[in-house]
Amino acid sequence: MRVVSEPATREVTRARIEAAALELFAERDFDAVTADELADAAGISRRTFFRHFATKADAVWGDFHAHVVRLQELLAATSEDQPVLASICAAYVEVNDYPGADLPLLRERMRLILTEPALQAHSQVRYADVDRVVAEHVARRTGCRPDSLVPRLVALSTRAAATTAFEAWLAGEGSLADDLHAAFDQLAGGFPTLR
Amino acid sequence: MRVVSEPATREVTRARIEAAALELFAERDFDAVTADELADAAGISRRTFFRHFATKADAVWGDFHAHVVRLQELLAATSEDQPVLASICAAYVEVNDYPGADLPLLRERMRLILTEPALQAHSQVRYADVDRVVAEHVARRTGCRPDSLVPRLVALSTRAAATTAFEAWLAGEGSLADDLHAAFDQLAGGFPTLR
DNA sequence: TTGCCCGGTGGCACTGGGTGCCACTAGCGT
DNA sequence: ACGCTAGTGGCACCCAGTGCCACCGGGCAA
Repeated sequence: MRVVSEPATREVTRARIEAAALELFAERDFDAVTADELADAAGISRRTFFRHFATKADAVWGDFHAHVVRLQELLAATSEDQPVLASICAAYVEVNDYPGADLPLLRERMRLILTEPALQAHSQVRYADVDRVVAEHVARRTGCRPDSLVPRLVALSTRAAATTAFEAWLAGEGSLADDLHAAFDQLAGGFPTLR
Repeated sequence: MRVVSEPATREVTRARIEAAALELFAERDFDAVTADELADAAGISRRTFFRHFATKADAVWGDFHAHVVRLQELLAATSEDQPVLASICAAYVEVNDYPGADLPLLRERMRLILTEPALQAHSQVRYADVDRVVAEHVARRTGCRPDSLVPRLVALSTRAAATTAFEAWLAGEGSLADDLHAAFDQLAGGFPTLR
């Protein structure tokens, strides 16, 4: 058993880079932190950094692909009785149900993604996967093609609801689940407060 | 009056760069075209290219800021009697009402923006301005703050509707106005086809 | 033990986007 | 003729990201 240094498996190194990235980006703007500094802070070389994350932005996102897969599984397991929008809302709530200890990290991650222009831009590419998964779910439920108007519109507007919920959650003090439900309720009701 | 070369005002050079960019990006992937090639094709130097457009992506967007300003003016001029969603839909239709001769160009532009990952990412930053303008309009109409949930949700989901309409328009043969109305109708009705 | 394989690593050179700086030129009013 | 200004080109520079190669460690078979 080692004492001084860990076995340094792939996961451990990845996690160390993520932690270092979140910390540095909390101090300075995304663009003001170079990949060299990121690598130094994680105790690795610049070249190794780019072996673990394809871009600087990816270091903020963690294993987002796993979330997309989980969302897909949740949607696939929904009951036919449940309204489509409700099933999507429930899946979004479920996939964003973090243990309380992880919330500060999630807050910082989302703050960066929603406010730093470079990360905001990058997010579009990551969210495209989410949109595809949701559109496929809607297409399955409605019997039309995944690239037709209704599935695409439901996918994009539910993601808009989720994004808005994250904005509200960041600005306020409530729970993310409440904000998600509030946004989805507005959407499903055709915005009842607008007369 | 010159015969050989035009006066080369700022606008003329800008337009020439835009045309060259659209042409080159139609032939090859966005990433496969270097700024040097873009500059060469426009008959200017690389350095001058970046004086007219801050990034390669901006060359595709033309004068998008003018569109945002126009959208803002249209929204400011809407009647209080009109439902909020309808006013936004009308403004989107109006601002995207191009003369028929410009439609091929618009198609190519939107195809690039919606399919090329780098441009898709960049679009998020440009659309943030649109979202701000729409959210302010909704806030004015509803009397709440522009960064609260409903204005933000309406802004983001109407933009989702517009984006979906563009996707449908690109895929099909109909008119953009029809696709916009179809998407906004779904949204305003709370997705009636989903039971 | 020796030799081999293999995953993770670091170094290095290179491409390409984007910027700061400086020098040049054409037009234009005085 | 003078200076002013906007637009330009060239150059050096920073930084993200990539391809290539060399190295190192641990497991594994002979």
